[in-house]
Amino acid sequence: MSGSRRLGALNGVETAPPAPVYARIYHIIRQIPLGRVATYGQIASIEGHCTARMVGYALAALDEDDVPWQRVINGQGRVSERSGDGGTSRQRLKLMEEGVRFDRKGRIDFEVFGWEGPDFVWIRDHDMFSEPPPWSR
DNA sequence: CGTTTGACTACGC
DNA sequence: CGCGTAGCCAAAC
Repeated sequence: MSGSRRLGALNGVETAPPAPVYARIYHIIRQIPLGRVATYGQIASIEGHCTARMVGYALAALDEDDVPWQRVINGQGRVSERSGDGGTSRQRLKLMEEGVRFDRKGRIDFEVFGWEGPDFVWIRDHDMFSEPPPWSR
């Protein structure tokens, strides 16, 4: 591995210009398994240099359905409210259809439904570490 | 190239 | 626990 990040590697084309941040965010979200959830901050942390808020922006800009956007929730374990109509309730519905359960206060238990993160092979193949992982030293 | 537009979070009270 | 606030920044136009 080279010292610098190869952002284009996410597209499988090392010489390509860096993929837009939103595209990398979508790519990570596609790894969340059915029936599991991740937080905006968690996705940002995996991406490596963007912020939780940017993940929210990326999802707000999403128009296609090839990204399991419903599996991204806020750090309180709740589905985030948004300006537009029905998006929030649609998200709750989609999650319930996947078997995700909400408690009385509308929260999801991360201990039960939280995503652990991408597996090591996926991370390695996508060069997601900006620094060597601690176990490689 | 300036403006607008948003699905967050940490923190203090 | 609820509320306000300060950082957060890429895209589309």
